Amino acid sequence: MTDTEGDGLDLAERIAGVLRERLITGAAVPGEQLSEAALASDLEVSRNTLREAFRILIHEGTLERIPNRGVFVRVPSVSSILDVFRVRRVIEVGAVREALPKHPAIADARAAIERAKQAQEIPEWTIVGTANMEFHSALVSLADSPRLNIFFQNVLAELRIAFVSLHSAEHLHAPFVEQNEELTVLLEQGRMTEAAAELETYLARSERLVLASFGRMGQS
Amino acid sequence: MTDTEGDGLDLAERIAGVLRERLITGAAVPGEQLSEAALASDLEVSRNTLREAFRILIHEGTLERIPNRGVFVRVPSVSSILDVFRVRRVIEVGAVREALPKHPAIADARAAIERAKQAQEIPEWTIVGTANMEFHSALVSLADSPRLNIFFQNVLAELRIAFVSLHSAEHLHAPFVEQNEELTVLLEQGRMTEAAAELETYLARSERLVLASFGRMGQS
DNA sequence: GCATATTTGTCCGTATGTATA
DNA sequence: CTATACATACGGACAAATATG
Repeated sequence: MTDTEGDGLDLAERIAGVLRERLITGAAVPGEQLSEAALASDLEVSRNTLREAFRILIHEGTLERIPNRGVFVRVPSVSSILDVFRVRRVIEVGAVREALPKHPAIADARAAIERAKQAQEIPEWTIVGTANMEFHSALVSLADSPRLNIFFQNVLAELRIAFVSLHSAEHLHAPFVEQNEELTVLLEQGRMTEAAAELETYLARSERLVLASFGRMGQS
Repeated sequence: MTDTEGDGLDLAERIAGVLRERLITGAAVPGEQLSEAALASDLEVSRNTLREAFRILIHEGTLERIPNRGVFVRVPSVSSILDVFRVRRVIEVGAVREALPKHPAIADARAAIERAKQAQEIPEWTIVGTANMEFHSALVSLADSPRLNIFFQNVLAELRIAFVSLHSAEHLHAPFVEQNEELTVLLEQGRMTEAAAELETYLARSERLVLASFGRMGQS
């Protein structure tokens, strides 16, 4: 279940994992060009395999290719953020609304919440952010669809890059841990319709906050 | 808007387009291995670029890589079909339920329906199939989310491969043209909740039919 | 069970075109 | 406008894994 080290994956996928890590830790910033030659020698792989890794991340949405110019870390725009939240609304709310009571994913959501609360007290905001994303991934897995799960994970990764460039995880995550807690209680009680409604308001508020932070600093 | 000829796309993406075409026309059958050397010389590209094209199709879900063995046309399984329909239920129904009245995509849906009805009279079942998929893509675009659109297209492509291997497009599509017509009328009248309900029953019936056809022939 | 042929995985060198200083 | 840097694409090479006789 790890992803930076070698298993049955080939080199390109492992390299893609390394790049993913660099993106969410902020080691690579939006707009930055990823030069083939430089990165290849840095990561000690050939340019060919690096290009294959690029293909993976490009289709995941975290990198962008400009023809004959190279690949760049995708810079989040207002419209892309709006899009990500539209996706979240359809998928997360849909998954919650149709969720079965006592679904195992509810326990995963609970576990993620507890991790978030613990990290909040240290405080370790990167971990809070990770736990929060795992919480929402758990919500999606209520739909029991592997395809939805991986797609959703890609979309969330995009949002995370935007968070990094806002470098204000605390401000963005803190207000929501409590609300997610309430949502989880509703799930545990099998009150799915109410949970779906709660999630809707969560997403609306979160979207507003992200857009506000976004507009406050970097433009585009 | 074409996709087999060259635009601003690079070679690997164009090759991916060619392979996509081969897959939905049945020129490549599920389970078949796509040999790097053979395909590269056939398509007159280098093995490296072919491998990049593979990455794209693998991520789209139509091809599958088995480490150190090569890439194969993904063979649809019962669980993958179930998954595809779970995805469709969440996304299509979600998009329809929240759709705005008079949304431009409704006209697209109408146009696709008319194309399907025309092709049905020729009869040209491949075109009926294409029009049907465009109809459902139009439903998804009611959500105004580019990311949902392309994801959904990939998922539908998978289903289409399953259809090809069932080589019974007539039997699978014909009963539904009329039902989609009714659905479109509801959309045009702004009765989104009823349309969403209609779509739910459509998907349930379609899923049953596909699974039945599937179980009747090829195993796995 | 073994030796051999085939194929993937990965790398390198290089030619060509495109964008930028 | 020339020069330079870089992405794009190709072909060949070789080790390692896999399939075949």
